[in-house]
Amino acid sequence: MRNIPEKPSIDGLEERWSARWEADGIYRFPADASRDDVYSIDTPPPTVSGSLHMGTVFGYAQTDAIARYQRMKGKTVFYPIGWDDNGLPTERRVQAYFGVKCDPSLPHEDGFEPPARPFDPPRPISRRNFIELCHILTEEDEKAFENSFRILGLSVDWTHLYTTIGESTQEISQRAFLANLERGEAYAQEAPAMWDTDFQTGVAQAEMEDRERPGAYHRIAFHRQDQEPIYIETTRPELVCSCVALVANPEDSRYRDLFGRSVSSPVFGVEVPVVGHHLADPEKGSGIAMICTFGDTTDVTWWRELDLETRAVIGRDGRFQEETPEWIESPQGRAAYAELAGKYVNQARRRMVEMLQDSGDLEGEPRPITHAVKFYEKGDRPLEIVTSRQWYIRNGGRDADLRGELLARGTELDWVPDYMEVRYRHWVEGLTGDWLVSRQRFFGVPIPLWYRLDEKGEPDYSDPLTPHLSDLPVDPGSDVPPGYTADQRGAPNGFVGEYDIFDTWATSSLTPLIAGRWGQDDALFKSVFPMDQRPQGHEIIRTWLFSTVVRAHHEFGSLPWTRATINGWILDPDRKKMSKSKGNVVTPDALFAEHGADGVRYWATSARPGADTAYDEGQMKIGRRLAIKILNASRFVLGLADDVAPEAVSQELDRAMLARMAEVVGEATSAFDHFDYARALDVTESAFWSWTDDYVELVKSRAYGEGGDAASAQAALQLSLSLFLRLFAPFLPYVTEEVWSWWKEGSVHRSPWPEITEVAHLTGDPAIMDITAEVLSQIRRAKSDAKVSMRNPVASVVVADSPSRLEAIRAAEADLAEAARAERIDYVEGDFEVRTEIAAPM
RNA sequence: GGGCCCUUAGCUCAGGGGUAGAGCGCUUCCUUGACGCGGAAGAGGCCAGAGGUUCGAAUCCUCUAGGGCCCACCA
Repeated sequence: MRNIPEKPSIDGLEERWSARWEADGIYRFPADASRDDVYSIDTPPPTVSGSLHMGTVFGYAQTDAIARYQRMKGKTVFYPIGWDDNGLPTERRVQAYFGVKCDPSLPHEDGFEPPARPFDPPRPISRRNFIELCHILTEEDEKAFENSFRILGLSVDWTHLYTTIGESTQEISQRAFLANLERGEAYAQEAPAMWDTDFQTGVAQAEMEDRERPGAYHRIAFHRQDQEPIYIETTRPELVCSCVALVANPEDSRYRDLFGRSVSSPVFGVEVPVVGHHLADPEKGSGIAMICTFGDTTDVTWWRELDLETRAVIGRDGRFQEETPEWIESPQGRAAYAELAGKYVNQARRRMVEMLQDSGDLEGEPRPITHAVKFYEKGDRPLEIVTSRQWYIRNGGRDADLRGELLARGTELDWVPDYMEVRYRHWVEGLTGDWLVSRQRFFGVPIPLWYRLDEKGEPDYSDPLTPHLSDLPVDPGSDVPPGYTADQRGAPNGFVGEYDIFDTWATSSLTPLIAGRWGQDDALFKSVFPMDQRPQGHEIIRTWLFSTVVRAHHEFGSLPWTRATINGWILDPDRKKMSKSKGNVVTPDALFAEHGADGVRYWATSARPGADTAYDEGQMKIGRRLAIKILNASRFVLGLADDVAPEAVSQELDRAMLARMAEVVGEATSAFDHFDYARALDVTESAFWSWTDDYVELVKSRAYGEGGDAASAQAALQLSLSLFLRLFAPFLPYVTEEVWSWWKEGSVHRSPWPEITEVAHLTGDPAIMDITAEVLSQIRRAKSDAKVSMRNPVASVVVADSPSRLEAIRAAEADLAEAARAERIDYVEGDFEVRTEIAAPM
């Protein structure tokens, strides 16, 4: 009747059961769910470039354990998944793979076929064609990712798969932005912004990082009217030509008499004012600094607050502009600038230093230092500050009220672990400007706007043309705004499309809306939003988490989810975040093959929520061993007898064991309710090993029917096995499902989470279990010391202990004697001691 | 420069006012009637350091030192 394999194995369970789960649709989200019954998870869409990273496996396995627990608790779990295929990494791969480059001004080419080999030289194609190629290239990776996730055993609903470049996503992204625009939360501005000269795009504050770079202080003389030198120190001497003022602290007596006067710049002879500002630090350098437009973000602050001129010299390509600026008037100055024109920053710096040395305005040698320089996190060259027209979404960076509201959202959110909230708070408190969402790139969601052209063909940016919502998604590079015809593109009194696209985060910030099909499936959205859980890594609190909060706050006046669970990182043996560049790349698929998906999941779910964790294959081996043990122990229990009614449990030891089981169920449930899946696993695992080592050994003979109450032991074993399988199911979905299938109908993953009430009426004094196990352990020790087999008979055992404990042992005497192979057990009162007299070997 | 987390057995980590815990590794033994992808037993630690609070501190507080991370206007 039970179909138990002769030699059970955990190999091959992944393919078999993942296919079965999909065929049976056991993780499918029903169309008619009501919000109260739903547990919804805003799963991170992993970036699909290259192979699945172990860090991803780590975090997703943890979330999956929680999802499975909630499902077994009776929740209707909404567990969608997406692929983040939108953005620069894909764009770069497509360019190289097909030999194309995107020219958004080109019209869409119908029937464009991807080339068999890359075009050489690269062929320009329209943005829409380019995006089609991105789809083609990412499709393969997405298949591989999906397969890995299925093997890992994620209980996601694959019918709710989305991609961040997909049409439905673009529609939502554009519609959400148009709503922001209409409410005034989105705006465009011509302003200095951080700019990557390689990628030639603006960059948001959240995407910048500091890197330590060698630099040098150059002590440079400006000159007063009386030719007296005023020394400034700068790491960027090449920007002397864009200097608009010198600045010192108003309290600084050394420079007080200079305020309001002007000095002339070396080499160029441009007169600039000397101004005072509290941000000027008397301790830094010579206490007086040159303000350039723009060398760093402090320059922008000074420029804005002191209302200074704009003298930009570095172009979007990172080179000094060709034409000599009009503010350099002297012939020598203009000649000097010609030396810099067209040069990149580093070349210009070297030439400028030479010119300063020649003119005698560089005092001493440059003094080498190491300083932090801002980089785009994906870039290789320091960011420059370039004035450009960019789109922004208000995020509280320039508005104290909004900032306060967003800080309140951070407090409202339930953080697991709770100390992660400070990262959010510090980020929001430290914002210096609104969120720059436009990118001068191609592979992303287009900003859905056009601009009117006047009679001279000049665009009017003040009043953009917007699409009909029913036409979304649109590509303004190839689609035409309402009321216009295609031939009016670029013509006087016609229109021009917005070239920019949204930053990846501008779309990723909408994942709860995308997964919930906001505005596309109202019933679904209503049943899942706001979501219950956002799982993610701590390094993207400032980006993904914060931006999602901003969008939900603007659109719904609520949080996007009630709880954020923050997972840690995988650290390599050097205690650094594990990264592909380190070389020791292990693909998850290889680990699944070696340790089983259950083994890998065991490692991931052993880690505390939020804790950075060492990459440890040893831990996976332990998980694999546990899975095998479950298989074998189950085979033993289920091979003993057919189902025995729970009421058959009568023996004290059996009741004691079930009392311990009730405690385990309580502790594991409580741990899960606090999102501490690791503790739930730990509690269950320890109990399981005691169960096999002690309880199973104690009752084995009786359960075989070799004396005593066999039915009681069999019923207790079956009851406890049922509990263990369900307690382990969120962690080890394959082995538990396999065993469940030998025995029960349906999936263990759709069966109810264990309740204490299942065994509460069958429990006894748990101390009997503990004390009996303790005595058995002492007898084993004696055998081990005597270097004899555990099956070696024992002539006599004398247990000394307190009367109450002796009574407990007596309650299990028959089982204990049988397990110990003891002919007799005697009892004396006293301090705990077990005297064992080993019999001669048989 | 500011902040957060961490520091417990050789290793990976639990514990979080009342006699130091697990697994791995190591040592010894067992030869298999659920399990050699086994089983039993053992050795191994001033809980980073210094002060304080307390009858009592690995645990709470302060400082110090290491490690990691986040942030910062980088002249």
